[in-house]
Amino acid sequence: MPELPDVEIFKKYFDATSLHQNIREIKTTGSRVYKSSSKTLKNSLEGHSFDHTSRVGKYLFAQIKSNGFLVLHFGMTGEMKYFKKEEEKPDYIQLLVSFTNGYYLAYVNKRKLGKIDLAECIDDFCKNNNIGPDAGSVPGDTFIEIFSKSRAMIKSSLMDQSQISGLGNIYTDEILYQSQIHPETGCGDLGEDELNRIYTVMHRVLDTAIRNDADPAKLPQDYLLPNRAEGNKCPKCKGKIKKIRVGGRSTYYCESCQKKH
DNA sequence: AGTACCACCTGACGGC
DNA sequence: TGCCGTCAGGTGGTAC
Repeated sequence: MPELPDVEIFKKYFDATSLHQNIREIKTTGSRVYKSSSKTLKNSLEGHSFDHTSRVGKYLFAQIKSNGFLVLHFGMTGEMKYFKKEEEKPDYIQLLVSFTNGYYLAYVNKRKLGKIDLAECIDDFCKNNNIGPDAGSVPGDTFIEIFSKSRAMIKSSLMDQSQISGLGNIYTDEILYQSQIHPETGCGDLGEDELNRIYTVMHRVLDTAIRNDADPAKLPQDYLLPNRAEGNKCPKCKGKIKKIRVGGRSTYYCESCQKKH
């Protein structure tokens, strides 16, 4: 699930539930999601509390009071759940934080494609992990510079987290749909006006998604997402929605709104 | 150096 | 019903 808007919703959820509470205990599983050892996680977290959170792209950073950051990445199937009663406990928990108030915060990840790590500094973490500027806050001129240099297809390039971070498969499709640009267009074939259009649309789509709790079902009906299935009608022009593969990912677009160059 | 592709996990769904 | 192949909103390593 999680792309930038989803992680932003997780951040709000984290802020509303888990800040400023004493951490009693950390429980880990032997899963591959850990980049830091179980012992290090316990030492860094137990007896401390979370102060505030930050997000860069699809990464959530929870600041541990005077002790660096807990870093969460959600992969395809990650989420968080705050709960108290045993019967509310979700399956597939990879990290369980118990607070002294009797509540728990669970990092849940069915497919285990996510990541749990610790970091001293957000900037260094991003540098070391090749995470580009956040798609929601990258300045326009930086955006233009990055994508006019790329020689990949625009869809692959938008999804490349080292260029800008936060966009995944479905929001990239949405952005290109609303920008009326074919996903296989080479970045080099895009003019500055088209890159500007993508930039503007990107902000509008991300803001709209966040305002709607990152729930595709709540998006406006003229968005691609509620209509994202092969053979459906384009909500704008009644053309046909087509499915292709771009960079190994399923890609949906309108064959009449999004013409190739 | 920059791009492309597959492996990594697990579950859901559709076809036979 | 049951088995099998395919697909899923991500990314790291590796091969061009």
